Amino acid sequence: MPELPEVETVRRGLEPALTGARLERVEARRPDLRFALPDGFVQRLTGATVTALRRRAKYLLLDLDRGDTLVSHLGMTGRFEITGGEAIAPLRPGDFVQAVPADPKHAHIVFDTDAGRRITYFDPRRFGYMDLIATAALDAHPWFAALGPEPLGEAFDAAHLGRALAGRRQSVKTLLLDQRTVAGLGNIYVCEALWRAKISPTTAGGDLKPARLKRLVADIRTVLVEAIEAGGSTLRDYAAADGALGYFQHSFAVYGREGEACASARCGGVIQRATQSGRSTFYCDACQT
DNA sequence: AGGGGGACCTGTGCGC
DNA sequence: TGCGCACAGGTCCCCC
Repeated sequence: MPELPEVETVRRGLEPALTGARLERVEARRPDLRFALPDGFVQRLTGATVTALRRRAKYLLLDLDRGDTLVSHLGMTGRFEITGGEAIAPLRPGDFVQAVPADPKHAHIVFDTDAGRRITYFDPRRFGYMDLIATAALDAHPWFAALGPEPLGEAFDAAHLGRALAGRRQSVKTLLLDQRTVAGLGNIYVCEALWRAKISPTTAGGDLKPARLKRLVADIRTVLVEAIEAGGSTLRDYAAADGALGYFQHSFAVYGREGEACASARCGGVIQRATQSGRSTFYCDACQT
C-alpha cells in the first residue's frame, strides 16, 4: 500500500543509513521479486556507494556512484528494515509505536553497508520489484516517461489538473489513480482527498469546474503532507524503514470506515463503500457531490 | 474511451 | 480449532 507518503517515509528512514554508504555486501536470496532481478544485480551493487536517495511517484531511487540507479517499487507489501549499528532515530520521536518484526522467510534482498548496518528488503506478496537503470536514462524509462507531476511539486496545480481532466468522462476517482494524471496517489489518499474536497468519486473528470479543481489540488496536497508528517500509514504489512509504524491510519476519514458516521461537521451522512475499476471506494453520499 | 475482469502472490480477518 | 471465502496499499494486460 505504500502510496506516496509511505514511500517518502521509507526514503527518509533509509537516508541516514544509506546516503554516502558503501554497499560492502549484497545478497539476493531469490532471483526474482515480481520480475526477475537484472543480470549481475549483486555484482553491480557490491562495492558501489549510494550518492543520493530520491523518490519519484511511488518509486525509491538509490543513485550509485557507478552511474546506475537502483529503482525499488514496494508493490503492496514491500518493506525495508534497518538493523545493526546505532539505532536510527525515528522521524518524529514519540510518534511511533513498536513495529511487528517482519517474517524472516520473506527477507529477499540484504544490503550490508560499510558502517555496519544491514538493510533488509521484505516482501511477502512479492508485488514489489527492483531494477538497475542508468541514472541518465531514468526519465526515458517506461516506468517514468509517462508519469504525471509530483503532487507536492510546483508543476501540480489546478491548471495542470484541469488540462489533464478536460473532456474526460472517466470518474475522477479512476483518473486520480492513474499515475499519468498525478504521480503517487493510491486508493487510500484518493478517497481521503475526494472526501476533503467534497467531490463525489463518480464525478466525471471533465465536469469539475475550476473552483473545485483548485480545492481538490489543495486537499490532495494537505492530506499527503499530513500523512508524511505522521510517518505514513500502516495497515497490515507496511512499516517505516526503521521498523516504526506510521500513525496516519488513525486519521482516515473514509477509508475502511464503511457504515460509520461522516466526520464532517453537521453532515449526518454515513460512509459508503462502492467498487470502481475493481477497487473499493469509500465516500460519504451526503456531503460528496 | 471506458469499464470489467483477471493476472501476479501471500496473509489476514471474518463467518460458520 | 479448522475451513472457506472475501479482501488487501499497485500495476499490467486482455477483452468487450
